[in-house]
Amino acid sequence: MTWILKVENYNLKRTLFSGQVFRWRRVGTGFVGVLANSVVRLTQKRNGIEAEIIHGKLSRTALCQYLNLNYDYRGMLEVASQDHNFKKAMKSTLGYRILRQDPYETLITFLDSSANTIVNIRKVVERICRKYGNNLGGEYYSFPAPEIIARLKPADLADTKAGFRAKYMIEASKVVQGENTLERIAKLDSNSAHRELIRLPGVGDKIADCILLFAYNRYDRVPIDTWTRKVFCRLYGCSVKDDYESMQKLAKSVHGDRGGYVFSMLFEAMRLGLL
DNA sequence: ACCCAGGGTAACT
DNA sequence: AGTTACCATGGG
Repeated sequence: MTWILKVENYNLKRTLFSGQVFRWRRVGTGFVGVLANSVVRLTQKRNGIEAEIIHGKLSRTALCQYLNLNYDYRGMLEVASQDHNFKKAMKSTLGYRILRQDPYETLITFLDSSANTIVNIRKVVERICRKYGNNLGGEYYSFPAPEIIARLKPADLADTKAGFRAKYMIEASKVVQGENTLERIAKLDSNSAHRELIRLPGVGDKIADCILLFAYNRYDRVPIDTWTRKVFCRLYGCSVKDDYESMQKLAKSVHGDRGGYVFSMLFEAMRLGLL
């Protein structure tokens, strides 16, 4: 099954190897990844994206939702460009998109992100899937369900090298398994959802906002990490001592309900040394 | 032998 | 309420 998804300003490489998602691999001229129980190959074309389902079933609708193709990217760029800092960053990050990922997978991978590097996060997540996910043919494995991780002991994750994060993944999985915690959070407004998410073990302000941004597509909150802090201090004149929620307000005052998307692009530009 | 990495938590002032 | 050591691992 092969589709052509027509879209402009969608840079697959920038998107799939950014700090929002950790499971895509470069294979030949394209990229291969796992969505639920499907394996998908995406290839950059001039007029959009070529998508080939190489294992399992996946609807075109589900793929378009994952790629977040309905988002008015052009409109966001137009408004955000009024900020000269963004306009400068846009030169190097145009085509970076925010995906719409599975909430549980996003929760676990960002628990793994704390005090970690992107390169290492990718390795650990892959080891977890290889050990506890289902084989989908070749080297590809599904992301394990909450019920699988919830019944593990930290020692079971030792060989994934998750380190001190292992207990957070297990404890958080225990909370969200069975009961539809993550679906319930989807119905809340962003601030309430944030309050609920930080109740999960190992989830603080920053990881909660990453989940809101990358899984629930709430752009009215901004994950404030070391890089975003650098962006704020260097370009928007704030102090490194400013607390989390006050920086949240600053972000909102500059970019309103688009802040999550906008500062994500500024984050990428800063991270890649292009700002 | 240090230091830091898309942090969070508990135990301190 | 604000600061700090610690968490486990890899890489500079």
